[in-house]
Amino acid sequence: MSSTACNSLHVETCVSASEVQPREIILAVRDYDLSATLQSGQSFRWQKRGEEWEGVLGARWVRLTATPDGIKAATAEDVADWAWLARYLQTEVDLNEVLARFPNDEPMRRAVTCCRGLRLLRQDPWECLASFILSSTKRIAQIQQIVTCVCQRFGQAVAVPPGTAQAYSFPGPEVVAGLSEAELRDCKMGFRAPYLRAAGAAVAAGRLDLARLCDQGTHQARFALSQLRGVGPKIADCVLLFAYGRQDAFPVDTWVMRALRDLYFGKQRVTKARLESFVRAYFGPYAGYAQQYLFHYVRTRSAASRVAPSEFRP
DNA sequence: AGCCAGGCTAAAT
DNA sequence: ATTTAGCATGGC
Repeated sequence: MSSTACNSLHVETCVSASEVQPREIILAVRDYDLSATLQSGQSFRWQKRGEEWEGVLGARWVRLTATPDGIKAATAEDVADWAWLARYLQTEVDLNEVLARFPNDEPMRRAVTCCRGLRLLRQDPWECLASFILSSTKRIAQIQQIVTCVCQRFGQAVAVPPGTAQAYSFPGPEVVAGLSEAELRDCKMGFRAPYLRAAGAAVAAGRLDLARLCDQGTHQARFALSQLRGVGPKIADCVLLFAYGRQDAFPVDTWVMRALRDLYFGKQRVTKARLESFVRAYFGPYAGYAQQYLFHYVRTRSAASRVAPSEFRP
């Protein structure tokens, strides 16, 4: 599944620090809004430094920069095969094909105009599952803080270029399973601590086989994820969409709920069943993608309208 | 000060 | 079968 070229050539590791150079590549891609994508509440691992984004994928530190030719990537160590990064960023996806299949209505046209270049990532299932267990009734900024704390305390330090801030991997399920609830609560995750710990235990013990969800139907995979305490329909759909690329997963959080109600139901209350049948029938073969555009659209609009009034306070 | 945040669980209608 | 309180924490 993960085609990471692990140990192609282990050259002698007696390299002096001055010889260590970031390895770079440019992934050619058009219509890719890197900032919107990394900030749109899919992953919580990216730090903005100037015009660049620093993060950790698996055990690799990565720095990403948007360039006219595509996305420039730098790593701390030699990379023989960049497939892992192209897969994460989904640079092979033809965005125009996706956007052309959205419903041709006014709200979606506005969302596309607003967010063109927004992409869906393809994340590691465990990290995605764990992150979204931590996400319930939290703002994105707070989820980032919690995830950062979990990685710093319980992840492993990864190699970074000289002069770069230390970075840490996301702790595996067996590590999380071995932590106490108190250790986890110290990262400010509150009532989510026992949920995260139990999820780590379930995955580590093989009671939940994340790799096998690839071979299962979306409905069956959603059921398997929902067996975990703290994982309901919304979080399960986030994992199915962001880690497994299931376009028939359509996470409905408070933002998307408001958007659907306001834009398609005349701002009136809707039952869950009615909403689900509408979503299934209406948003087409890239429903998951459409959901992300709606989410980012209403969220950025709301942020813009909330900034102005504070300037007028006495 | 009160409300809300990429919700879910368990209890009460 | 649906609706509602409680849950930790922090920002506005």
